Order: sequence, then structure tokens, then C-alpha cells
Amino acid sequence: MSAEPQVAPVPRDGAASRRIAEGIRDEILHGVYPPGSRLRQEEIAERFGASRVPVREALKALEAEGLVTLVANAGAWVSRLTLAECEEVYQARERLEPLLLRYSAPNLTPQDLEQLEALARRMAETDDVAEFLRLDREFHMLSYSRADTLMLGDLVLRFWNTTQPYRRAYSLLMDAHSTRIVHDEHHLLVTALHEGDTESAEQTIVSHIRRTRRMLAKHPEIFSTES
Amino acid sequence: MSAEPQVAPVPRDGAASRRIAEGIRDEILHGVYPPGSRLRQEEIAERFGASRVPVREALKALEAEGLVTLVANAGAWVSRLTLAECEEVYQARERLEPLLLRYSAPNLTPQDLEQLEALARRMAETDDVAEFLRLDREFHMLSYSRADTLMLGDLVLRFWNTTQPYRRAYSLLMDAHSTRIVHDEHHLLVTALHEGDTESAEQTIVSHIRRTRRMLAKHPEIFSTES
DNA sequence: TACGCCACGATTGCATCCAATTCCAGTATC
DNA sequence: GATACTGGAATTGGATGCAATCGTGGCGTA
Repeated sequence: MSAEPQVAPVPRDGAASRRIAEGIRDEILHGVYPPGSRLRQEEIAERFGASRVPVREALKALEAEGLVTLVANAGAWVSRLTLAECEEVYQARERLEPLLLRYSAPNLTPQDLEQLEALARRMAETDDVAEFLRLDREFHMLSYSRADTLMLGDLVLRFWNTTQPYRRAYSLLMDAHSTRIVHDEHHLLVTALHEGDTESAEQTIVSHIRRTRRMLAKHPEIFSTES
Repeated sequence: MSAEPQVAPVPRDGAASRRIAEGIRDEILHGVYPPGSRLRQEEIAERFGASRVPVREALKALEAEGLVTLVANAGAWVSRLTLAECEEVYQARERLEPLLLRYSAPNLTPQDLEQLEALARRMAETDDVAEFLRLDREFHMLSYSRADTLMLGDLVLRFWNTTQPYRRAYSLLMDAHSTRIVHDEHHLLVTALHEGDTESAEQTIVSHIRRTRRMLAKHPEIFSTES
């Protein structure tokens, strides 16, 4: 144990705990840890070049975000949603995202609208699932990005995060028809925003989320994986 | 340092961390720690007969709940809401609580309805603020208690928790007229539930929350206390 | 007198160490 | 052959100790 060339001296930047929480969150969102997989403190600690203490703090925070499930004296697992829970999240999104859009829409710049249009186009053109998911997320988050809110945005982001694995599974099952409808809705949303018709934009996002929820309900097999 | 009669041997029941989180949350909700007050790790640790490690985990969890604000290398404070943030929470409540009520209403038992009525009556009779707050909270939570949800209920509870200190401050300012309206709304809600008219119950709760939000907006002085 | 600087105490962040609990494989018993 | 039990390894929960950082009061200088 004389030399440690593998890990930088850890400049004690400010908070290893934050770094670890963000790292684990990213890994969960990118599917490195699928829902239901075990999270061992020591393995994570070693991978981030830290001790187990900040790892435990990070896990506590992720638990409160709903991404991780902690069981006393047993361990931590990536949260797995049942169909019912997922529908709940979508119901909540149906209520909150139009509100968030109402905050954001009036502040969107012409550049934002242009970029939204570009994202919608690129989404329609790609057929790579990972790329589609990334663009879809970027599209919707951009539409909310000008909301001058202090917690609503974070809350919606959390909803997106907890349901991310299931969006991935679902988008693998989409046929050409469903795909087409999704893109139509995206274009409708951009158009409404362009015309300054916030009412219509809100209605479009409600329909968009509700339709996805009902499609998910038709594929309960997504939620029963045992791995 | 030979004997320690003051604290029980700590039966290591399962999770000191949970106990501490619940303890601090209760103290914040009961006004022991007002918004903006500092939370020192060592003081809390000593008071709960534990070390600072579980305290830090508890604070992390409370931060994710929005009750506590953590600053790296500086400390923890009880979150203080601005008027804008508080309005945001109320806007979110306006959207989510009717949804939660929709889940709960069909499952409310006759006993529940009776108890709701009793709570509404007792609320109208008391003139002690602390008592009113307790009953009000119990009333609304009971109306949601039969919701078979897995996260919506917790989320709404969190909204109530983060805004609790401001409800307290506000209810001190209520005149007879406002008070009367609040009680009327409560009775309307119970009546709608009794008649099985969920639509109407939802509309009542929306109005109830919206009215409170607008009243709060008329008293910005509540949010500018410097203590 | 007001402003900037510095040293010290107080407090936080993290690593290491120990105790308690859980999980699991191997064994014995029905 | 299936089930209940037991002992030890693996893993988590918490306490203690140390380094880094921040706030603050006192001092010097303009």
C-alpha cells in the first residue's frame, strides 16, 4: 500500500457526497444499474475513491428522491416501480407539467423555439432508441427551462428520473403508428408555443402524457421483470 | 465518566437515523426550530444520544424533503420559503390534492365521514390557533387517508410540511370573515363526500386551496421575518 | 473612524475502526 | 428428498478521531 496511482489525490473540492450522489443517479438513469439491482456501499465507495460514509449519505438523498430503496440492515436497491406506481407518477405529471409549462412558455426565446423545432425534427429522423430518449428528454426539459420556479422544476425532473427505465423499455415496443403520433404531438406543442397560445400548449402536453400513460397500461409485462 | 444514567443503552432498535429524522421533522413542524434557524450537528447528536453520523444522514434526508437547507462546509438551516416559493407549493397542491382526493373519496367509510364532520365542528368551535392547526391538518389528511397510492400521499404530506410554519403565521391573522369561509368550505367538502359527489368535492378542495393562496399573497410580511 | 487582514476557535466533512445484523452454505433430522 | 437449524463470512449501522473549512474578533493601517 505504498503508492496509489489510480485515483487522483481527491482535491477535497467541497463535497464528495454530492459527487457520489450525482454519479449514482447518472448511472441509474443510463441503465448501468437496472431497477431492482443491488447497490453495495463498499463497491461504490471504492469506485468513487471515497469511504462508505459519503456513500451512505448519497444513498439517503437518492432514497428521498425515489430512485433508491433502502432497507435497514439489509441494503440498498434501485427502486422498481409497479404499473400502479408508474401510473400514479404519470397522473401527477399530467397535473404538474402543464403548470410548469405555463411558467415557462412566456419566457421562451425565439432561439429556444428554433431549437425545440430542431429537436422535434431530429427525433423524428432517428431510429436509435437511446438517441430518441435523450432527445425526447432534452426537448421537454428545454420547453420547461425558462420557468422561473424553485421547486416545481426539480419535482418534474424527479418524476422523469424515476420513470426513465420504463420509458426506455416502452419505447422499444413502439410501432410506427405510435411513433408518428408522438412526433405529431411534439410539433403541435412547438406550434402552440410559437403562436403564444399557452392554453393550447398546456392541453397538448396533457394529452401527450395521458396517451403515454394509457399505452404503458397496455404493456404490464414491462413491470414484471424479475432480474 | 464512569456511569451514564441519563440515556438508555440504546437498544439499537433498527435505525437511529430514522428516529433522528422523524424527531427533527416533528420539532420543525411544531415550531421548536423556526424557519431560518441553524441546526448544529453536535447539539442534535447529543440530544438524541447518538453520534454525528446518523444526524448527518437525517439532515440529508430532510434536505431532500425540502424541510432543511444544507450548505457545504457551512451548516444546515431550517428552510425558509419566500412568498414566491410558497405560492408555487400552493399551485402544486391545487393540482395534486384533488387528484389524491379522487383516489381516496370512494373508499371513505361512514365512520370516516362522521369523524370528518366532527373535526369540522370542533374546528369551528375552538379559538386556539395551535388546536385549529392540528385539527385542520387532521381533517384534510383524514380525507386523503383512504387513497390507495404509493407516493402521491407522501408528496402532498411534504407540501403540507414545508408550508406549515406559514400556515401558522397566517392563521394568526385571520379575521372572523375568513375563518367563517374556511369552515363553510370544510362543511361543503364533507357534504360532497357524503353525497358521493367526487367531482364537487374536488372542486371544493381546489377553491379552498386557491383562496388560501390568494390570502397568503396579501400578507407578504409573513415571509420577510429576519430572525 | 472605517476598512482590510490575520489568527484562532468552532464546526463541518471524511476516513478508519468496531459492533450488530443479515445472508447463505453446509449439516443434521424427519 | 425436503425442511429446519447452525456457524461463519459478508455487509450494514454507528462511534471516534483527524484534517479542512468557515465565521469572528482583535489588530494594524489609511
